[in-house]
Amino acid sequence: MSDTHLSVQPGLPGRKPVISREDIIAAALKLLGPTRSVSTLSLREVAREAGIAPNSFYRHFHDMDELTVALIELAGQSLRQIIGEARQRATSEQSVVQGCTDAFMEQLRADDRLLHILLREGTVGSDAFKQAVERQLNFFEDELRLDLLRLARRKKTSLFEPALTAKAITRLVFTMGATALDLPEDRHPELNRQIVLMVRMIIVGTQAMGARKTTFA
Amino acid sequence: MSDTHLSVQPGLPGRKPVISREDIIAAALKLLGPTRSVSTLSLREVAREAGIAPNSFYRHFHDMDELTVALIELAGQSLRQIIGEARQRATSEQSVVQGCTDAFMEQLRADDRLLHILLREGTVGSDAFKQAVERQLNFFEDELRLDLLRLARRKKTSLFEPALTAKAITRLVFTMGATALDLPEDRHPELNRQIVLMVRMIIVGTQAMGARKTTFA
DNA sequence: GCAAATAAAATACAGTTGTCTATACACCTG
DNA sequence: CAGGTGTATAGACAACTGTATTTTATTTGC
Repeated sequence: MSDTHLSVQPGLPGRKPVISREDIIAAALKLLGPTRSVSTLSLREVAREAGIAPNSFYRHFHDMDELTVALIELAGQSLRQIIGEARQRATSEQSVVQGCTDAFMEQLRADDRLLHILLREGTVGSDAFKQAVERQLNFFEDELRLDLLRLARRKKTSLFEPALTAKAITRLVFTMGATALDLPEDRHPELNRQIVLMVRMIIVGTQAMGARKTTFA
Repeated sequence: MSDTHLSVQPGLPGRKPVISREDIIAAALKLLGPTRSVSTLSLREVAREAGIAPNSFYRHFHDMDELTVALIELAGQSLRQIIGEARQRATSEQSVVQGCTDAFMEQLRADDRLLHILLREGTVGSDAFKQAVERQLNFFEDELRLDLLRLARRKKTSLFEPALTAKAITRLVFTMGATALDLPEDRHPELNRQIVLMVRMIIVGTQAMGARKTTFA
């Protein structure tokens, strides 16, 4: 599916596209910001920013919704990749969680826009948006779950419902990250400390609940 | 400030208002739903729903933004009141947290719209919206913090940074609540269970971190 | 009853939006 | 070179938006 970007197919007649799907995505990204969400972008505005006629937009995306979903997936993928790299670097260090959290916040500061998308469009907009965001978040949760299991095996501790723990951490970090995007630079360290401590609370809690085998349901 | 609703001033000449500020708020609420956020409402649409001319809107609100802030505050207030009642009922029961969480989810199911506002407009829209939502969330956090302190005193346990704990719980519950709004009815019990367990993780964690006095910074 | 005051509505305007239709452009193959 | 093909643009349309100006309605105090 979605093989729209076949730019240099050899024997293809017709005029060459002057603009690519990625160019439109880039144009949309340029328009986003702390007070502009994808849902407030208009087709014409994106086309204007990309330097094409409004109608040319339809050659690349059927809808603005399709653009939005593409943006969501792009945001999820690039963010996961960055955090993945941080994870590999962090395996030898003290805390995997600390490393990932720092990487997350770091990326958050480096490029708001991708993160904005993931954090915002999940709560507003059509069901398709929400499902797309949910899918990306599930990826994060799954990778974090495996990390937690590795961590528990290494530290010889048990975990209470690893999947649920991963979900709690992911959602909490994302939510707190969203609030960080609207904060001045100088308050970021304080927020970073808060997030790390929150995550620690959850981990300490899940370990304690995993140790004593009482039912918590 | 904002003494706009002085309806029955005795000796005031002029035509009586046929519609009140509250009527407009009610009309806006009627338009909201799982796929409509306040930011997508237009002035004309609200006026149409309220049965007034577009321009008459300005008699009651200077802006759509002003309406939105009013909606945010209304949502926060009514929700806090409901949870406050649940809190008083829950003091004699087993778990205060369980009671509040249940009340939260119950209210969430009873009237989506108020909650939707608080959950959504905080992540999209102008800084004024975010500040308004933040203010409401801080109220929740503060009340929860006091609850946690009461709980700790009663159970003779200590807490690690009660304010931070309250913040973590509040944000997590709100975020999870947001996802619940887009879920079919039959999956609500499962999600309810997840939320309660997440909150328990945090509480167990903060208690453990409060008990052993090692530095977690 | 009349003037003043206030509220609501009517009308209008310029701007933007999504999308339709038709047209011009660039490119490859023969 | 012509012919076809896919791409991009031009122009236009109706619908909608926020708001300015003007007009009408309704109530009060004199």
